[in-house]
Amino acid sequence: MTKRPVGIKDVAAAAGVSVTTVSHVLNDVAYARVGTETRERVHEVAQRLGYGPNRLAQALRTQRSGMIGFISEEIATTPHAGRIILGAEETARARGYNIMIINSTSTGSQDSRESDVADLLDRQVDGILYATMYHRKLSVPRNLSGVPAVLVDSEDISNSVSSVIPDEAGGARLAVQTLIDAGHTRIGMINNTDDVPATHSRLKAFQDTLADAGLTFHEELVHSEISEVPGGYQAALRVLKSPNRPTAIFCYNDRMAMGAYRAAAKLGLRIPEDISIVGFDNQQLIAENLYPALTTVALPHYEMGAWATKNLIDAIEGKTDLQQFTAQPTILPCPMVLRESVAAPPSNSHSRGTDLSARTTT
Amino acid sequence: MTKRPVGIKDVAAAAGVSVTTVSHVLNDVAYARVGTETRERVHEVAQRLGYGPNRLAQALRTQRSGMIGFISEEIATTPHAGRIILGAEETARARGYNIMIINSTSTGSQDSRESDVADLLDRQVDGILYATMYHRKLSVPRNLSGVPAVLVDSEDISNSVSSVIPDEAGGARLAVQTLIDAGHTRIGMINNTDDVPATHSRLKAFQDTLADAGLTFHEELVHSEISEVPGGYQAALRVLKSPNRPTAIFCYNDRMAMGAYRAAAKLGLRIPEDISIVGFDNQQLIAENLYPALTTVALPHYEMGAWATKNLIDAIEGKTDLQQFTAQPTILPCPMVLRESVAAPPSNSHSRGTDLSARTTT
DNA sequence: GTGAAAGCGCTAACAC
DNA sequence: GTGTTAGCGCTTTCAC
Repeated sequence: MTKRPVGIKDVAAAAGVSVTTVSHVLNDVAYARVGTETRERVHEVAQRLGYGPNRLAQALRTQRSGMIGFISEEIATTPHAGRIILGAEETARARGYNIMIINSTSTGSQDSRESDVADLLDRQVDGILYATMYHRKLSVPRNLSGVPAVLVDSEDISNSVSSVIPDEAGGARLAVQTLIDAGHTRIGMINNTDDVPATHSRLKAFQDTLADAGLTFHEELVHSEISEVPGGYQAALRVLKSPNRPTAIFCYNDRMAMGAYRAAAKLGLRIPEDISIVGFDNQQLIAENLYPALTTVALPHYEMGAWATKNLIDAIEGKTDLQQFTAQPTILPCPMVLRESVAAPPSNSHSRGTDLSARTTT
Repeated sequence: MTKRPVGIKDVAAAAGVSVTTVSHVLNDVAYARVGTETRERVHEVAQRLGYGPNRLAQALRTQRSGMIGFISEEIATTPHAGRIILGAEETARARGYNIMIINSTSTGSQDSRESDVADLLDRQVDGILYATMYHRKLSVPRNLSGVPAVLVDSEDISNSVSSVIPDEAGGARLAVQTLIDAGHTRIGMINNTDDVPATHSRLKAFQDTLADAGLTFHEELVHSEISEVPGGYQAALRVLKSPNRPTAIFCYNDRMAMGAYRAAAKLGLRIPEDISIVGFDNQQLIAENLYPALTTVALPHYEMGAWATKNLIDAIEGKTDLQQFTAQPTILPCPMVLRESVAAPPSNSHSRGTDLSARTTT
């Protein structure tokens, strides 16, 4: 059936050497002195026989499996998971590691989460990546300590395990600044109602950026709703109907921005001529396909996956101490991605805006 | 560091029995006769010591790793991958298996794809799942034969490995029938230009369903474009501008449907009052959030992942022979998901349509 | 330069 | 009922 019971000793026999020699040359052991001619012969034979090392046996012997456990909640519901996994997988594979995946429901009990970790530990993974699909604080399973581990897109509540998160504030500042740079002076925001870090830091960044630019923050121009399309629609409707309506809106995420598009359409407002919109998340499916395409800020999912994996492996291999990252999360930048939804404010607005881009499209 | 060097022999020592006994009770070996009292003691001690089996050692000994390799192309680009992975992971875990993931680029060479398989084989996976993100035919890496394997969402060109695919035709029939049932008699279609199975089978199903209902197929009412939003927009514009325009459009996928929504808006046509739209794929982000929400047909990604895994494991455990599925792919149904984009045709249309739902919204 | 042999943690004959 | 032991495929110490 599986025609691969060719082991190191088959190679040894065929090459007329001992298993030790085979092991030495195949692993390029530094201190081993093996004749060049023997080396070549071993390689040639191994190749010809189609030898492949049994990584399990190696692992048992060396106490290093070369496997990284990846616990992720809600793998399926967002495309974000894919980006994190990809970042992790590519980084791991480049260094000879493989990723073992476990899906954990966010509704799972503490017990079930511990047993997810135990599963992985039984498999002898060298380290664990623990990923969430949106940035938040959580208390990690107890049995995670003692193993090299890094949290992706979340922070440990007790700061005992290293983690990597997006620069929410920086991204938000970029978004708001983009609006300011386009000439907007009266800017609204539609925010999330959940009590997660992003809600607070994006709002604060919004205020700070306004302040830094000498613009006033109008409380009545920020409305919060559930961070989905309908919520975005409702909130946007409210800000757009406010007495002195803003010329631009900063949206908590792309889905809410999608709702804002609909609100604008409903009110007969053109984007970006009458109202500029900027989102957050860079969900391709939405951002690229909305009309006009949405200017938004990207979350560094791939990069977080890659960073986490690189540092996890460095720690496993003793090149680095994960402890150094434990005190506070590592923060990765959220780049701006410019598309079509931002323009200068309409020239007849109450702003000091210039009328440079009074292009009419309909 | 890792405080878990507690093995079977530690348990044996602490319980005052031999390792055999421990192994027997922990694995519930059928033929082993062990005293009830001993059993309890062993369990208790194992528990107390926090014993966890070393799955690597077990695997080495039993020649069964309990790991399933999952090769997927483009893990990150579509949410579909997540659903397949989830179906596979949940099914596997329920049976004591874990999933090892490898991302393979669809642009990769035959060689690189063979080495993806080799990687997994070195890891001693018990079987391999090979998934693509859209349904198509491919030639599998040569070294995949000889290992239990199943293709997910694709077919082997030489029909030598079992596979599971969506019922494209059935889904398309459902979609078209939904339109017919709503009273439409003049129906257009916007199709994909790629030469993939779905393109042909969805078109054929479209024609067949029309024929079965005694409706005529109008060649000029089907237009093809690249299967993305802009393509959908262009194609829909063309069908909607045709002399005697249809009252409903069947779209190749949800993205094209999104384009069709824009085309309708551009032309001042209301959905579903003036024109009914049905999509394909059930991409939540789009289908649920478009306004009005899109009626579409779902692709059974989760189910395919689950089916593939169940049957792979059955084969691994000798409960089933995968050979039986090899001659032709197993086909899983694509259920209809009804939302808001279909209504009866406008009463003033040339159809025999009733005017039951002449609700005006705008 | 090369090889013999121990042992990673476990299972499963087989012996008692 | 319970214990002894060989060996899964490999790495590595040590001897030659």
